[in-house]
Order: sequence, then structure tokens, then C-alpha cells
Amino acid sequence: MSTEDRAHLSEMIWQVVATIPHGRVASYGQIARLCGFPRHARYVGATLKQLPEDSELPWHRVINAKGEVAFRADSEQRRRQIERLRAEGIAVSDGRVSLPEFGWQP
DNA sequence: TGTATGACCCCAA
DNA sequence: GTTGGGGCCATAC
Repeated sequence: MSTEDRAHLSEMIWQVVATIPHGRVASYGQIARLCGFPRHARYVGATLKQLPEDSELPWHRVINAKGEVAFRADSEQRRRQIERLRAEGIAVSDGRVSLPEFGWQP
């Protein structure tokens, strides 16, 4: 993976995440695949982690392949993500979301 | 160069 | 439903 690829990939990640419809969720691996870089799920997480606090990007709609919020159980960020998901009508129970119900099919 | 660390993923049991 | 183990790959040191 070249440095050009990385810059391009980061930009594509932002674009794809911005595409996730209101009320839907997508997984890290799904984002990576849509960008044309399978097996780079961890990179997606690392990229989202660098987003500024006031970012307009709907980063909260990105969760892991099991439908769970990826933050540690005790973390403040986890609480915030769950709050934002519920705010747009997504049911979250015990940090989990039903993918058949809320998963995004592009 | 080598090792450790993640907002990860998959599958078998 | 859970758990464990292997795989994955950019980053930080």
C-alpha cells in the first residue's frame, strides 16, 4: 500500500461513511470493502479515531461485524455513540444493534 | 529490524 | 448464545 493509496483511502472512507443513510449502520469491514480495500477494517477504525470532536461525519453509524459498538464497555465514547444511534431511531440493547433490521445494504 | 497495539473479522466448538 | 484462536495491517516506539 503506497502513501498515495493511504491518502486516497482516508478520503474514500470519509465519503463512504458520509453515505450511510440516517437510521442505518455499517461495519468497519464493510466500509473497507466499499472503498476497494478489503482486510483493512482496522484502518477504518484508526481513521475514524482521528476525527475531530465536532466532525459532521456520522461516525456513530459504524460498528463491528457483530453489530456491537466497538468501544470498551466502560468508556465515555461508547455511551455517546449509543446515545446518537438512539437519537435517530436505531434500537440499541446492551450495546448491540440488530443488523438484519438496521444494517445498510448499498 | 522487531515488537506491541488496536473503534476489526471469521470460524470452529 | 458464548469463547478462543488465528488472521489481518497500519502505527508507534
